[in-house]
Amino acid sequence: MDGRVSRAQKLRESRRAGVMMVARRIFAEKGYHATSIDDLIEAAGIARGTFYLYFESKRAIFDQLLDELVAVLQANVHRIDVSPGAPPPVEQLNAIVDRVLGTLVEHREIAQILLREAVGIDEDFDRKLADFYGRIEGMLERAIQTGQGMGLVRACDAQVVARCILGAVKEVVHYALVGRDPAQLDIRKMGREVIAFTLQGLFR
Amino acid sequence: MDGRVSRAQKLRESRRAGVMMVARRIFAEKGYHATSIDDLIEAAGIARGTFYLYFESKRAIFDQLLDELVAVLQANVHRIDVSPGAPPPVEQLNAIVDRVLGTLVEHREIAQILLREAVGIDEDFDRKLADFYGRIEGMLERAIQTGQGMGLVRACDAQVVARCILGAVKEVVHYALVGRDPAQLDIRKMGREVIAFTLQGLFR
Amino acid sequence: MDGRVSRAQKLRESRRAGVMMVARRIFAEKGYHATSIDDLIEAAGIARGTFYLYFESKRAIFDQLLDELVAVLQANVHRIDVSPGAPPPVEQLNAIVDRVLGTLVEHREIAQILLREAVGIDEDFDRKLADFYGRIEGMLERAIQTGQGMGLVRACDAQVVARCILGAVKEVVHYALVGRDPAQLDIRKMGREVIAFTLQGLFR
Amino acid sequence: MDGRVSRAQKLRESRRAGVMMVARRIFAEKGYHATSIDDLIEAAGIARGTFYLYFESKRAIFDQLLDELVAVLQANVHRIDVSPGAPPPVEQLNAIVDRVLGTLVEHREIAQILLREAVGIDEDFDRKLADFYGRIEGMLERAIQTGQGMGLVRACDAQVVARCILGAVKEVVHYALVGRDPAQLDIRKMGREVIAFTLQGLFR
DNA sequence: TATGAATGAGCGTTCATTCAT
DNA sequence: CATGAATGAACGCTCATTCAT
Repeated sequence: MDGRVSRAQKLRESRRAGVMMVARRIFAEKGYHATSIDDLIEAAGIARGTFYLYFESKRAIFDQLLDELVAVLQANVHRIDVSPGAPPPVEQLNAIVDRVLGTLVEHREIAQILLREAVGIDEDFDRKLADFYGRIEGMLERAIQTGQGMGLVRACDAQVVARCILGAVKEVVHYALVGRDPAQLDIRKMGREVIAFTLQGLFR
Repeated sequence: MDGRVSRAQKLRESRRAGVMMVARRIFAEKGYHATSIDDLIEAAGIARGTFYLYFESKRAIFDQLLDELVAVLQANVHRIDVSPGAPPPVEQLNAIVDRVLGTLVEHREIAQILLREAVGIDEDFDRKLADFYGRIEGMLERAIQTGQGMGLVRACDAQVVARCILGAVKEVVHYALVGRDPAQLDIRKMGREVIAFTLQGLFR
Repeated sequence: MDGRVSRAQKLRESRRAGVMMVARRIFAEKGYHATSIDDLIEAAGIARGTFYLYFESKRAIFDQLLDELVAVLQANVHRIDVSPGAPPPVEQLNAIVDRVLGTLVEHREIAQILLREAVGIDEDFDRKLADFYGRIEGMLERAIQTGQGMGLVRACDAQVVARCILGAVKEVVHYALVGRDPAQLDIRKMGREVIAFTLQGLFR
Repeated sequence: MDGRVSRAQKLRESRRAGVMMVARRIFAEKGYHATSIDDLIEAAGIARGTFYLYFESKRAIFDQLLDELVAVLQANVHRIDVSPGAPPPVEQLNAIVDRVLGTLVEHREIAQILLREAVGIDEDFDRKLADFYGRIEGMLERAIQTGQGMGLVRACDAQVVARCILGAVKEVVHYALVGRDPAQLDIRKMGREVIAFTLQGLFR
């Protein structure tokens, strides 16, 4: 019986995943408001009612899409390890930026959603988004403070600077994702530029 | 007769401005999509038809709100003057950042709209927004290249770095504007931090 | 004092007439529903409120325009005189058709209104229109019966045939009036054709 | 599976037809402009959204109602056959008028719409209506010319006379349809009168 | 008298969600 | 579980009419 339930659940999950895959694309293409349930079910090839069998609401599937990205990002981005014997913090920062960029480009559709619909869906969503970025900002802030403690980073308001870095990355990624062929982008080079800017600023 | 026309026009303009003031607040609070004509007319204390006496459509008033900020920004932000005898470029850059921050905080509601509704109102609006940020980016890019020509700025991809700066400023401003008491913010200090980060990066 | 009132009344009447002249044109061009108060006051060069000073409502001015035509037609179309010594009835019928066509072409705008908006404005208007055509039909019917009494007209259902004649004239006039240069129309010839058809039918 | 699809489609079609039946009545009673979506859905006993499930717009259902009648008429009215051995043209003309009257009385509501809303819905509709009557007029004109070629019909302006016949029929039908009990009308007799008038005119 | 800003009932349409089959 | 017909609240917008100046 477990086996049967499991198989049924797997089927259910695979269907669900299929709809989400499609929704990811449509939401990324058209944005939250411009995407209708009709768009989703037509693209997914399912009936209206079936959609509501798998998702509570339009809002719910969008939410889950975001959760997905958050999960993906959290799985790929690690905190900087400052224990003795760990790689130098700078290298770790480089790695973080590289990984973040890579992850976002890999999941470009979902990332576009995140960067497009900055806010305005509803209060819950706004809070959620603010939380998400707040956590990233917190990570960056702590990294900066760690760097300061190690004498690597100059004295500055870690919170403001963390926000600057977050904003810089968001803007660069946004540009890279919107309507551009990912094959033509040199993500690596872009990452290096961002890192160089972040560490050295403009001055020579 | 001139006097009468002028007075009537002034009255009209002041009423118009009143509705726009209210709309500014509501749009900033709820975002474009979540704001209904009902919200606007109720807050402005006018009838449905009266709204359409002053504005062609919901979209139109939103547009005009944005144009307002763009106009204010363009009046306050000047290109960097590299002619001999002009103030040093760095100082001019500082002034630009200071002025931009000041202007945005002064027009916080409208700025919030600009930073909130990243995209998704409609294609025209998206294009308009992209144009707006594109022009800013272009200005930054040219400033960077000028700095490079003068030997002040290190070799880098001016476009990517321009985007970084734009993103950094947007993020910091966004944070500063959303639900925070402007009196408690040290805009000046914030500006300095952004400038320092922009010029020197993190490293000491 | 009478003199002053009279002058004021004359002014009032001439203004009124001016608006009606304009309204005649606009209603004829666009039809009742497609014509807005805005269209009327813009064309007449008066203010919104002024319009309501002269006319109770949009419906009212349209009504009065129709009354105008009815009056004009009634002034030009006379009953057939069958008293001894009168011109032969056939000649009188010819004259009636000629005069009707002439009157309608002369007042083409108002006639267009009458022929365009067959019905559908509201119940009162429908009744009024039905009355108007009913009276004409009655006149035709009596003329036919008179002709029958004189042995000129064959046995037939005078009411149905009266309706046929009315319809024939309406259709021909409608065609003649809509979007055609009156100078290029041979109204006289058209009238003769209608009369010949009415009297002799198709057969040779 | 075919059976199920067919049954579902039949159900859909019958519901659609139900709404159209109701709409036919309401439009005939009140006219296009005076009929609101509310009137239609209340009379049909369906919800607002349901209406738009079956019809694209208010305009669309009106259009389809008209197309219905045009289709019915075209199925019943044939061109006059002048080949040797065909029934005499006069008999064919008689048959045409009889059929047209019968069809219109049978579809009285839809016919009322056609005869009521002479023009004024919108430009597209006006054109459509003009086309419709233009085609009928063309048919009549050609019939007259054929009759002239055969020496049956007297010399006349075929176009003007065709218009007369069309107008006569329209007027008689309009009268017969509006607010009258069809059982009390002797359609056959009415047709004969129209035909007699058309062929012989008034004169004995 | 003349004005035109203000009104608000009413419109046609959309679309996320429900539920009987 | 899957369907898709049905729902109805909500929307942006229009326009004939009113009324304070």
